[in-house]
Amino acid sequence: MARSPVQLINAQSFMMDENSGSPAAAPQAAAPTALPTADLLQLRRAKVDQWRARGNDPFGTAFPATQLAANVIAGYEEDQSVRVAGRLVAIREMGKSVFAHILDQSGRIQLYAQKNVLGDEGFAQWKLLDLGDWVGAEGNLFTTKTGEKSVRVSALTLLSKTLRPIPSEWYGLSDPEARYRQRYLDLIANPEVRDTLSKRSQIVREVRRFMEDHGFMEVETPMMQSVAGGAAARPFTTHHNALGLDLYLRIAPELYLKRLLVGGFTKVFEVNRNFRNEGISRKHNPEFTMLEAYWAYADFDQMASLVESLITTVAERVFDTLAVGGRDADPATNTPARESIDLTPPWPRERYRDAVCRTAGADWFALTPEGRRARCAELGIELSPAMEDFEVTNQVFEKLVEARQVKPLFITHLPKELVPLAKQNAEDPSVVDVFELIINGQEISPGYTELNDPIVQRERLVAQAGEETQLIDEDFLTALEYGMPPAGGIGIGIDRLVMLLTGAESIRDVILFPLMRPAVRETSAAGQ
RNA sequence: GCCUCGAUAGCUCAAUGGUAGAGCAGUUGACUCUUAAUCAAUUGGUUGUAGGUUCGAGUCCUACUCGGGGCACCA
Repeated sequence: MARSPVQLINAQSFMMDENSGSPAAAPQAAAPTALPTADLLQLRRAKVDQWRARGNDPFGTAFPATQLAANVIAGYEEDQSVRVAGRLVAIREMGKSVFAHILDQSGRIQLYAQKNVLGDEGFAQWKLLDLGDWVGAEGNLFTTKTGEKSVRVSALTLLSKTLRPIPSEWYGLSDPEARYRQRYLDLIANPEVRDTLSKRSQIVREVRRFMEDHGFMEVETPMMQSVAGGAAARPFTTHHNALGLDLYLRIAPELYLKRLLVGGFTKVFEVNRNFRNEGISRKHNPEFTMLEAYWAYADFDQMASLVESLITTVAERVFDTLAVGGRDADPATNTPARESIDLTPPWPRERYRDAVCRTAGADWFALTPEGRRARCAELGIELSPAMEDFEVTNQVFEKLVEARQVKPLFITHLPKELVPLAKQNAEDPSVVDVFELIINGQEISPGYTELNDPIVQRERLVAQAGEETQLIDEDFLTALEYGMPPAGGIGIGIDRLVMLLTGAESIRDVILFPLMRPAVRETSAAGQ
């Protein structure tokens, strides 16, 4: 809070510099004023004044009863009267007529303005438009000689003047830094980005719908927690002033959702953000969206079937196909083609142990720990000396099984060391009743038969807390002592699911505003 | 945190160590069926920042900033 007034002053003097024009600014102090864009900004501001001088508000208000471009085109009737609005993305002047395209959420539509229809004054307004301006238009539909359904404009309203030039529609905006920092420009310039991110919205909607259709109730549990539990990850810290209380942003909702099972809800789910204080990569963003669901009286096997049904249902509803993530090669952007992934069920289920033997040799578990390390060397798997034996095996799993698995595969019965919160298998206590769903080399979803024994749970949490400096959620353990029904649980990383279904290469392409370091601002004038 | 690649006009990109360029956008003009409109003219740059080498640096060297990819941390 203490910072903002200073920033405001900076912002103001910054703007005044742009306003004051070069002659006045030149003799001023040392400040390396003139931004490269100054001329462009200056011209646009002058146009704002010209609109005002003509009695038009260049930042207008409501433009009611607008229709979406796509709907207008789909419901085309010759000479029908329509009202459309959007951002001007192309202008082609032809002397006494003008063709233009506006872009709205649904797509583009062409406008046609003629001097003999609009009159001198109305037509002259078109000279004061720039690419990027928001405009509303009313007129009648017609089809051009080249067959494009268009609006013959009878009246144009400027809805908002753009002071800055927008990126070229043809060349797009390809600088990744600009794309992620200024996503609004990315959305204007790159239609595939609009498509991917609106697909994300549809996917989340269909996930919710599926869960509700299957009797699950959506709940919202705390994101600020005094003990960050439910996963092994470093949390972010924050602080509540009035309570004088340090809090963590949650790393998982799990422990609260299980409290709800104790409380008697039988099918609950939550779709929301988790926060993990980790490195950023193509597959990791510090805040990410997770679906977690718990189902009383179910086990991991039923949860696997639920996940299979969920993902195939969502894929079919949103994409109308089970062959997902494919892409044609695009020589323009040098993007190679990508095979789509076939999600047709049923998806195979394989025990962790069998998958390791399949790839590292049937004798893997008969080897000594040293023998396993030697085998890893043969297989080209790098190990750190500190790794314990089960971690060595898990390296094999990650590099040879997970990384290479393209089609959906459920890996079941993981060693208990890997999954401390899950329930041990009744016949083989060295493994737990869990699955891990792998698609396209990534873990998409883990599922569990949840541990509901409060005594064992306490032992595990104590052991886990020993390593990390993590506290133990005593209230959660108390809740378990009141009795949690046997239950199955799942988590699905929504960002990664969207990547899978849309064929996105980076998690940043499916998150509207991925975390970035703050940009370094040019502090041209200001009090430094 | 480590390795590696990158940053040139508003956007997309050029430029054997020797005068920083093009297309689009912008500006001015012509054009009433264009759609990457066309035609003519034209503005626009402290080459990410700070040092260094050199007669001379966009180009070579060092550090830093931001970003991409990889590794590590982490499901």
